[in-house]
Amino acid sequence: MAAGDVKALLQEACPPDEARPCDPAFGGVEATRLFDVGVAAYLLESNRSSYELSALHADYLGAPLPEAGDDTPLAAVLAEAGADLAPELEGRLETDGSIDVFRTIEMPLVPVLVRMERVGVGLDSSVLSGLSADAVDSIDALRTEIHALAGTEFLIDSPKQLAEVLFEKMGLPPTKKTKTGYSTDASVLATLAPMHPIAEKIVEYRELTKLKSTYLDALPRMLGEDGRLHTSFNQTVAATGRLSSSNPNLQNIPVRTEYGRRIRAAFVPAEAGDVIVSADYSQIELRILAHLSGDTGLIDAFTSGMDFHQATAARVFGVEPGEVEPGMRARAKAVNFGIVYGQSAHGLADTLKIPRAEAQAMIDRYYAAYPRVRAYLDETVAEAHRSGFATTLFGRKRRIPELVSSNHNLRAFGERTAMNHPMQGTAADIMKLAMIEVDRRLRADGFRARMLLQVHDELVFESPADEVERLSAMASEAMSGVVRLAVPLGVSVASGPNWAVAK
DNA sequence: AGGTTCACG
DNA sequence: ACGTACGTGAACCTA
Repeated sequence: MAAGDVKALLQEACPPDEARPCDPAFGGVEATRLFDVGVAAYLLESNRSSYELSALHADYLGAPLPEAGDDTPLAAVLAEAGADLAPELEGRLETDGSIDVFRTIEMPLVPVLVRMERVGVGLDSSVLSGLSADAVDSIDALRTEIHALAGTEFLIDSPKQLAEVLFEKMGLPPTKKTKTGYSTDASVLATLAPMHPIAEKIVEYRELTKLKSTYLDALPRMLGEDGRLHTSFNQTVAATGRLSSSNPNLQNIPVRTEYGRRIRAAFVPAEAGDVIVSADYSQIELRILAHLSGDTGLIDAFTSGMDFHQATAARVFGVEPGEVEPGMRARAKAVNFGIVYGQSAHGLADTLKIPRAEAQAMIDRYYAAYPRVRAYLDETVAEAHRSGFATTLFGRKRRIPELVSSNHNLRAFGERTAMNHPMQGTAADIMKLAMIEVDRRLRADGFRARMLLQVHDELVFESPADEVERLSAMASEAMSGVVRLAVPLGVSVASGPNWAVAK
């Protein structure tokens, strides 16, 4: 079956109440016979802005999509376009070295995503409406306080008006500029906080209005006829190979603040007695770095079973693991993040609010502790300059045209991309393979549990309570068993009555 | 439509 | 001298 959007086609062909008979894995279309031309083009050029059939037809066949008319219905045009594009794209995938990722990861994943989207996730709207009512009062009070502190009434939601009040009327010092004026983002407000009480109030106001409009009020409006939330998992958006989620985005549900976790608590199982189960990979990107670089220090840090950031702090600051203080661990953690993002002294200094030279010193000590990491990253960047792309462990490519830019900043961005892609992209590959295997076992082993969500390094399920132990063991085993790296793939599983507790 | 901000990994 | 940490999606304001 060749089509521009195989997932949408399967969705339509398999209405929710007929899950079994037309299920692609049960006598329907074999995953190996699926050919989504959009996904094929995505593997060839993950930076494209459009994977629409008309654009692909023009670009890969050198001719515009034929017009539909009286004797050629639109369906016939689309079917023929898919049939014409498939062999062309298949040949290109083979030449490109991307055919294995297509056949073993992306196409088998399609029916898995169809099932997850169709199942949806339960939402307790009463939890959200209660929070929303509270939020209204808090927001009103904060607005009044902010206006009083400013000595004027203005639209706090308008960055332009806010900047005018803070930096012109009140005379506070601007610390950062945007394309259009002075920035009022969270880092700027953090700088202002010691100088004036208004900064903290604005931060609070921002948090509450953000959570209210994006989640509390929006999510209940998006419930389906079955009373559940059905996201779309997009397979051709993120250039690294990650999925994205939209309408609604269920990959950015709050969790970092106490108030945010109350929102997450509204995600519940459909049936009383069922529980939410969450399984996540721990530090998967850094484990991938340990494997790809072969650095023995990094490998030891993961095989020792010690807290990873603590182990890094001990090595970077040259102390015994038991003598690592919380501040040291926090800094080591920031450097670990920096490594995954393509490192730069400036970025690290900005994040840790320390002088650049100090940040550079920490990076130097990091590389001294893990010398093969520097060698690996240097080689990765050099190879990307030679070939024009970066590759994951499973062969997923990302073209990086910025590497040949004459603009220094763009080129530096390309180099960070080259360093980041193998880590973020390999993690995406591993997670996709895990989803395929978990889905297979859920059905083959007669589980009643269902896979609901993927959040990059986490899978969320709902399960009958008496099946939780078996599901936890299966998910953990399937996820950690996807591939054998130089370090074990750590998976932690938790369960509870809602998504906030199941963490 | 584009910019800013902020939610997540 | 230069100046950004990687990847997304949604809400809001402004033009």
